[in-house]
Amino acid sequence: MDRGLRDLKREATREALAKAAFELTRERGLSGFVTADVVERAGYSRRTFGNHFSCKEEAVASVAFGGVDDASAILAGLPADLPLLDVLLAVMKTQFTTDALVRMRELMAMARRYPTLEPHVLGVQQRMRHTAQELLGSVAGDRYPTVYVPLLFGAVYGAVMAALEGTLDVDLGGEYDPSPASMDYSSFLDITFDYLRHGF
Amino acid sequence: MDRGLRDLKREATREALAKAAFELTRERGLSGFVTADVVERAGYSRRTFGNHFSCKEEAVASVAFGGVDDASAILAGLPADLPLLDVLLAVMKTQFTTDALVRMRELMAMARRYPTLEPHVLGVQQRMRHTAQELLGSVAGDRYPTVYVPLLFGAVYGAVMAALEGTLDVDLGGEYDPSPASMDYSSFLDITFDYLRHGF
DNA sequence: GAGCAAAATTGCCCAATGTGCACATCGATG
DNA sequence: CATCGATGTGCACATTGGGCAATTTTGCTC
Repeated sequence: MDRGLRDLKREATREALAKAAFELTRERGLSGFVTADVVERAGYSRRTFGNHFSCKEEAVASVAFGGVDDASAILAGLPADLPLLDVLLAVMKTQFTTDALVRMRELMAMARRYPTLEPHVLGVQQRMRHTAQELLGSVAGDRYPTVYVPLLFGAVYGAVMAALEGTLDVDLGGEYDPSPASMDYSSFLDITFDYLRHGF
Repeated sequence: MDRGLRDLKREATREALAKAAFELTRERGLSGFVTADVVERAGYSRRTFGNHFSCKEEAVASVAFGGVDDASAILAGLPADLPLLDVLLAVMKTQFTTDALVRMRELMAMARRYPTLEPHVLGVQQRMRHTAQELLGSVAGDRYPTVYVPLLFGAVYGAVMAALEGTLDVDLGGEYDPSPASMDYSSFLDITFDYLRHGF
């Protein structure tokens, strides 16, 4: 996606700002700091912050955007005629790593504390969904009806997010557990895809 | 949900503000008006607006929140031992009416025009999802494993939203079509549930 | 009805935010 | 190395968010 050094620097700026905003939220809570604090920590100007994000919340949420980096690499290792359901399972296992999910989960936990954060967390999830869905669509080709891909992907993504939310409900009120020990991601995916494969 | 007349009036205020914000977005675009214009049209004070919404976007998005109104009425007409999949199908057909979907679709179309709107549209979707999921969970009882309900519901909801988004892609660039003629909602649900029932 | 407590709305105020503009700087392209 | 476009910055200013206290409205009880 990124072509040259220019884009890399831009991304670095964005990530530095996002990281600073995220850490400040950890330390002082969402209302415990202002944008000026963020840019001071990251070493940029307030105006630059505005060039990248429209508000604090957007910056905080953006840290959980683990891009679907090297699509070609993942797909290269798969047989071209692999059923789409299995391709999707592979993508979900390799792209949505537990690391990415842990980050996302912490963000979702934050969103419970600070309601204004939630819409932007959902925005990040939406962008990730679109990215991965396009990836899946590119390998589906014309093997399946047009509704098949968004339907299938919507189902899987919805299930994963619902499950992730479920792990947040176990520790209500108190501090959240940054590691989702209550969910075995890999086996959860197996159960999910078993349902999808054979019906509910 | 609402206790008395007091809550009704509060809701009326909220809805009046939301409606005004929504119409102003239609007429002038999201950046073509300020909160002062909204409260002037609705007949309230700027401060009151702040009591209900944290920003313009939230107000605009909230118009699409069609609450799952009378849960008991819907469920009363269903056999107690109806398989959950069929209960869900009934809920999706009666609660998520085409009217509600048309509103949601227009909002999603707006969100494409005005990116800052998107997170809040997703927030509304999220709230609707939770409401309906709780409703479903209340009738599931202990007939199914704990993961079954969120998994199933996540799948259906994800599929519906993905399909709804799909209808937006048909008219790219130009004006959007407020009526989703390209999607026959009822038969779409049938196809979706057929996949869920018998596997992908 | 009359009175009262809770809740909603309002006005005031000010820090925080969003954003247009002009300008300097740096990477990309040839 | 010369030019162009994109990025970061400083400044200015309208808009916004939200605390506080006063005021009105509502629901309930007598």
